[in-house]
Formats: sequence, structure tokens, C-alpha cells
Amino acid sequence: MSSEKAEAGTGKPPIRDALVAAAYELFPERGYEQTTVDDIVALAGVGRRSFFRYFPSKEDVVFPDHERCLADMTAFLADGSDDDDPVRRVCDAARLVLRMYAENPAFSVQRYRLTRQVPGLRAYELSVMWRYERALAEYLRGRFAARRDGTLQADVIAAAVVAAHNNALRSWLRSDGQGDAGATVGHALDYVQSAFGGVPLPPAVEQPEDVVVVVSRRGAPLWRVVQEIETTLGRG
Amino acid sequence: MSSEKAEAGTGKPPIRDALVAAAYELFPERGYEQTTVDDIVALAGVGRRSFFRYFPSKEDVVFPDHERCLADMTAFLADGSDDDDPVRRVCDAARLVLRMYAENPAFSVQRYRLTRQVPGLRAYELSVMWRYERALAEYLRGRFAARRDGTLQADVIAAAVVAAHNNALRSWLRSDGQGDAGATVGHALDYVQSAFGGVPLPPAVEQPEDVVVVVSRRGAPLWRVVQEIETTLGRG
DNA sequence: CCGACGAGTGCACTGAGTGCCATGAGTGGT
DNA sequence: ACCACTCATGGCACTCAGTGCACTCGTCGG
Repeated sequence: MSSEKAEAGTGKPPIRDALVAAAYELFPERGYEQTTVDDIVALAGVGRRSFFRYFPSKEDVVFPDHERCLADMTAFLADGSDDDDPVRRVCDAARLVLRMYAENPAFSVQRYRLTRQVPGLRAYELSVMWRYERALAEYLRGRFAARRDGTLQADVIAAAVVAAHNNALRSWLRSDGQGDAGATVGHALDYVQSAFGGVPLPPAVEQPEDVVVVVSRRGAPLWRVVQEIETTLGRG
Repeated sequence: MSSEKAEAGTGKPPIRDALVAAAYELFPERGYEQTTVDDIVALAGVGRRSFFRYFPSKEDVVFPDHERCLADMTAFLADGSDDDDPVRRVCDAARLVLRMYAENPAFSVQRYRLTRQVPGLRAYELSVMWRYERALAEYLRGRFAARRDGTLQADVIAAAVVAAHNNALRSWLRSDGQGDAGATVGHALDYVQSAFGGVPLPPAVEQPEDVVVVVSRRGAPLWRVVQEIETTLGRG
């Protein structure tokens, strides 16, 4: 209890980290619900009141850095230019989130085991994921403002991206963090892009004469193909 | 307190209904969080212990019949034959859920207002929707067992269906239950079906041969172009 | 040297949720 | 008519998450 806050200027509150460490030491051995907040603060050596100063609820200590991750993702979306493909952009945002998980594989796997067996934590995780999904959807709504059914398409694509991301992420977590998480998620997002993104189709490169060539992967929805045709032909 | 259980054989517990009625009488006037369980049981005229016998938590009284709705939906999925389009089937399942909402528009709107402004209820609603989504995904996983990336496609399509359903449902609820909910949701689901259902996605998923090239003269009527696309893609 | 300030803490309180047991009404068997 | 049994309900006490308030420090600026 002498040189505690040696590096307070770095923005890393030591008490917060101590609480997370204590929580993740107790949760695996006695379970989440069997561990009380008093147990955590006792092990961390801090007052009970301080716990709720750093975490609004007991569940928040399980996801200590999701606020920052969400902020990073929204910042990433806000930084993008308006030229690139919106679907591609939200897929890249999902890849960004995956990188956060992949940074601490052991931690992510441990948390996954917890959330899988504690219903309360699963519900909390859902509310977290919902915020990611809403962030993606809001971005797409902005990009699709001119489209007919823009908000519908935005919501559906955001949900699809999150679902694909989660499908790949969970399969990676289930294998204890073995394998290439980036490749797995990348493949899952490719599927979503093939369904919704259609073709990047660089805008400026026109064909020499009065002939238009449209290339689409089989599997792209018909409406998307038609939309591409309309855009290329300069109508709608 | 004389002829209480006159129709006990119908499977409708009167205490449960009384609790729901009392809750929905108190929530609008003093808010969800300001209303304690003791308030509800006092108004309903039952013991506090009985509340938790019918509802595992305070939040459950807000969604009194979601268990039944979920069971109906899973039964609907289980009843279907294996011949029809799986995507079509899950979309029909979503339409079934919508019908439950549309049966009591006033109740649905009131609940929507509650869940919109109480974060705890929103989180609970998410966990409910997650179960619907999982039910759809499990059904699709069974149908897509032979496909490559079957579970991925199942999860993504289920998420898309739920997102489309919610998008339409919320817009209907926001308008106080005015308008044709079925048509709104139908249109939203058509979008999902056009994105995923239109393509049977035959065994060969991503081969180089599945690239389609359409060549058209600029100036050709749009309908002719679309016709060409449809012919090439083998639909119509 | 002192007052302000903020981080940490202790304490008491509310309210959700649970376990246990008593009651009381129906039910069936003898 | 009586007893045993079941089951729904109610009451009571308890745990624990979360909150408001007041207090104590150490630090910093004057």
C-alpha cells in the first residue's frame, strides 16, 4: 500500500484492474452466481462501495472493456469516407471487434465459458451485442438514407453481420482459441457480403462504348443485381 | 372470494391474470422501476410469494405469454414438411409471431412504450428475442445440415428474419398500432426472402463458374435487361 | 497553514428473489 | 364420517445486488 498509483497518468485505474483480476480468479473456481461482490472486494482488498464506483453492476466486471471496444468501433465507422461500400465497411468494423477478442485469447475463452453457462451473463452479453448491432445499423441507415427501405436494409444487414461475426467467433472460442480467428470470421463475413454487398463495381471505370458489363456472383439477390443495373445505367 | 376458480379446467389461472392486470395498471402511472412487487401483489390481492410462483422475475410479468408464443412457433416449425423452402418457412414463422402481437394491439403498444424507456426491460426483451432467433436458427441448421457452411447460413438468415420482423413490428408499434401490420412485416420479410430465399444455392457454392456476365447495349429498356438477368440466372 | 476537492470507505436502507413451513381447501379411500 | 394426502397459497426470514449519505483521508492551490 505504498507506491500504488505510480502511473496514474496513463489512465489505468489500478483498483479497477484489481477488481477484474479478483473476479476472474473467483468466478472459475466457485462460479459466477456463487461469488458475491463482497467476495470480490475482499480478495481485491478494496471497499465494497468502490466496486460499484467502477462497475455499475456485477455483470459489468465480466466485460471490463466493452465500452472502449464499442467506442472504437463507432469511431472507425465515423472515420470512413463515403465512397467505399457501406457493407464492406461494417464488415471491416466487425473484423475490428474480432481483433479485440483475439488480443487476449485466454481471457476471451474464459469469459465465453462463463457466459455460456450463466443465463444472467448471456442476457447481459446480448444487451452488449445489441449495442454493437445498433451502431452498425445506425451507420448503414445514414448511408442508405436515399434508398427505398433504407432503414429496413440497414437493420437486416447489421443483424446479418453480427450473426456471422458471432457464428465464427463462437466456433473459434469453442476451440479454445486455436486456429485462425481472422480467417474464420473473414469467411463468415464474405458470405454476408456475397448476399448483400453484391459487387464492389468500381464506379468510374466505364466500358469503352455503349456496352455495360455487370459481373455478379451467383448467390447475390436479384434485387441487388437490378439495383446495380439501375445505377450503372444511370437511372433511379 | 367465493366462486374464484369456476373455470379452472380451462388452464387459465385467475391469479396470474390478476397479477398481469395489476402490473399493467400500475406500470403506466408510476413507471416500471418505481412499482415494487409488493405494490403489484397488494393491488392484485394475493400474497407476495405467489407472484414469484407465476413469474420467475419481475420482468416476466411484462411478457406474460411469450413462453406460449415461443412454443407455438417451434411447434409450427416442427410441423412443416421437408419439401418447402426453409427460408419461406421461417418467414412464415415470423408472420405467426406477428399475429400474436396483432391480436392485442393496445397491449402490445403499451408494452412497447414500457420496453422502450426502461433499459432493464429492453435487455429482457433481447433475451426473449434471442430465443426466437435461436429457434429459427436451429430449424434452419437442421434443414441446412447438408450444406457447406450450413450453420453459418442458418444463423445469418435467422438473424436477418428476426431483424426484418422487428423493424416492421417496431414501426407498426410506433404508429400506435395503426396500419396493416401484416403487410408491413410481409414486405420486410419479402426483402429477406429475396436476399436469401431466391437462390436455391445449389450444392456447388462458390465455384469460379458461378460468375455471371451480362452484356447489354446501353439504351436498351430496363425491363429487357432485367429479363436478361433473370434468364441468365435461371429464375423466373 | 488552511480550505477545497476528489477518491475511497463504512453504514444503513430498499427491493428482488429464495427457502421453509404453516394453513386450508379439495380429494380419494376406508 | 373420518383420515391421509396433495396442492395451491400465504407468511416469514434470509441473502444479496445496488444506492444514498456522510465521513476520512491525501493532495493541491492559495
